[in-house]
Amino acid sequence: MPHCHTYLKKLRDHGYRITPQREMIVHIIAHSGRHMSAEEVMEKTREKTSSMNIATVYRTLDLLVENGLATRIDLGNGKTAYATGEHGPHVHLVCRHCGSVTEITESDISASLDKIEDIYDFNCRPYHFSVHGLCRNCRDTNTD
Amino acid sequence: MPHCHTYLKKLRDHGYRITPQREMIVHIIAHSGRHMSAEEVMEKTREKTSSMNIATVYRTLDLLVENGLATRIDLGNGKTAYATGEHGPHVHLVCRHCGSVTEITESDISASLDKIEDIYDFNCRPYHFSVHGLCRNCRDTNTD
DNA sequence: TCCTTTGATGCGAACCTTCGCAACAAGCAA
DNA sequence: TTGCTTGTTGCGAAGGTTCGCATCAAAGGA
Ligand SMILES: [Mn+2]
Ligand SMILES: [Mn+2]
Ligand SMILES: [Zn+2]
Ligand SMILES: [Zn+2]
Repeated sequence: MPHCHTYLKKLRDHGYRITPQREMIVHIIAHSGRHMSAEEVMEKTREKTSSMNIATVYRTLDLLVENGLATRIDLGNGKTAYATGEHGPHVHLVCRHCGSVTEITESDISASLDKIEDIYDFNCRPYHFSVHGLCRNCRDTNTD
Repeated sequence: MPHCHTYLKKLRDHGYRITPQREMIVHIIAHSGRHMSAEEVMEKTREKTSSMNIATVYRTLDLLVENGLATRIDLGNGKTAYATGEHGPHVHLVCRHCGSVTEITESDISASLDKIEDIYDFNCRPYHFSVHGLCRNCRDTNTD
């Protein structure tokens, strides 16, 4: 269950040091199974300790993303969200007008992502990103 | 050629006021035909006048996006980029490791976007967004 | 043209995220 | 276990973006 150790091992294998801060941050986000902002992770650590710095949270989350262990996503609310593989592959439709966020199954778009993989040799798995546009409601009310 | 007037007319039709600031900003980004950051637009206005505020630039660009007249995109360099329809529909592949940006034709992914349109009734045209992942080079060197 | 209404601007503060650097400590070798 | 090396942390500052509010001016009517 705790995939934390897998993540931590990968970091160690890549030559990064395992610090108490990193262990705690990885534990929190991997076990949550959802999107978390840096500030949310920060608050969660405060339940256990007071020795955590927001810059360290950002740096650790960025480290996970950089190594393919987490994804960064813009849900249009002004703050970046992070999630590990536990969160599963899917795409978010973010309405630029009302801000509504719809989750769509990755299979609805997998054909194109496979194409990107084949043609451009670009790896975007696990599929987790957002497409910003207009939801049905907002398109109906706006007479563009 | 100057689609500026079309953009400005749409804003006016939507009930927004046309100010010198908005005219200048729309003119700059529409004629550039490329991605521009808020700061780049700001600098460009300084060639003509000194009465421009960065908050106004952000507000105007956001207004264009909100009304479907421009797109906002994250090219992974720490600052948001904006572009009007003149920039054309396409998708950017942004490598999370080396930061390289590859432009792919919209047709390579249009099937999936049509699907999103059909199934979820969500409008994401003109297609202009980025997918963050790993380019070939960075995947080869990193033994994940 | 002049006035009124109300949306837009300018400005500083606040918010989110990144950066530089000195102090600290993980990992490793002896 | 001890000490060294060097990656990591904490902290304050800076960069990018948003927000609140007083002032200003676009738009439309008299
Ligand atoms: Mn998600
Ligand atoms: Mn582009
Ligand atoms: Zn909407
Ligand atoms: Zn790369």
